[in-house]
Amino acid sequence: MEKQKFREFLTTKGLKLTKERDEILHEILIMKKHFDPEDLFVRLKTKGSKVSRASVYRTIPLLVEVGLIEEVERVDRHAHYEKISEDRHHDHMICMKCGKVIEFYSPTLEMLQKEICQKENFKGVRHSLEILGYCEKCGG
Amino acid sequence: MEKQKFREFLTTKGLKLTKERDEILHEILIMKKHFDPEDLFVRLKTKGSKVSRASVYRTIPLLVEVGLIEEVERVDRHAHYEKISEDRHHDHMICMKCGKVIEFYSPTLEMLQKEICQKENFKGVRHSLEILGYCEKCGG
DNA sequence: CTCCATATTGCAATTTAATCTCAGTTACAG
DNA sequence: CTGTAACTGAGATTAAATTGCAATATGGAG
Repeated sequence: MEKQKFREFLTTKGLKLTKERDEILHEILIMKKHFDPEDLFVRLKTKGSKVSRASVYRTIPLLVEVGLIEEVERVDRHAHYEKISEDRHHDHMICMKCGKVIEFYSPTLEMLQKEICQKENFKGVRHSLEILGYCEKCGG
Repeated sequence: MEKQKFREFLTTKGLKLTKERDEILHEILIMKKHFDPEDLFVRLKTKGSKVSRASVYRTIPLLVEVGLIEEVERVDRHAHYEKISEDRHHDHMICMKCGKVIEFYSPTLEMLQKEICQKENFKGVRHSLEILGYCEKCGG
């Protein structure tokens, strides 16, 4: 389970599992969608947590390093993150008009990554495909 | 040619082709690789241009809008742009160790975009695939 | 369980990419 | 040419993200 994974990671690195780190991860885990650091901070505050903005910003890179979350996009001037779902990776389609984000998964794409990397002698770890365009509603 | 395209765009929008805008586009056109706004600014300054940082930042969105350049990645906390090559779109492989960027083109990927979009009723305009991993030198 | 070196925290100050303000300047349609 | 709306540079400003530091908490050693 995610919390266990995080705990192990911290121990291995000689870091400590604090109440703050636990609260932050917990909040991310129960969240459904994208979030940005400020989001997360406000959410925690609202719930009565005493976690500081600094701790949120300091914990996020750790969670990225363990592979529990990933940066999915940059809107305006701030980063957005998302919990990495346990089952499978997915990519995004982003509507250039309304900003709607559609998630999709393509097995072909997963295979394609391997193929492309082989050709360039590159050891691919992960990828992110972003398709920009117009959603159904915004026509185009 | 690019400068002509930019000129037409400006005219259509009721904007003006200034010495600064011309210098900025010119510098981008003669550059080979990625650049970030600060890069561009310093480069112009070095060459004796009087262009201000503000003008660089103000011109970039225009060039993105005409389709002459595109944002290709975010390193740390600043955006990187790249001239859109006339011939064909390409994507990037980025080494997580040394930061090396390998460009590649995959016709399969181009077709795949159409397919995926059709399934979701999304009108895809462009995409960007980023594969993160380790280059030949950095092994993995 | 207690001790304590070391990691961590909150707060506020700081950094830094990017944006904005505004008075003076310039492009360009007519 | 001329008028006017767009543009510019310089520096102030914004806001996301980071950092310094004194106080505090964690968790392994004993």
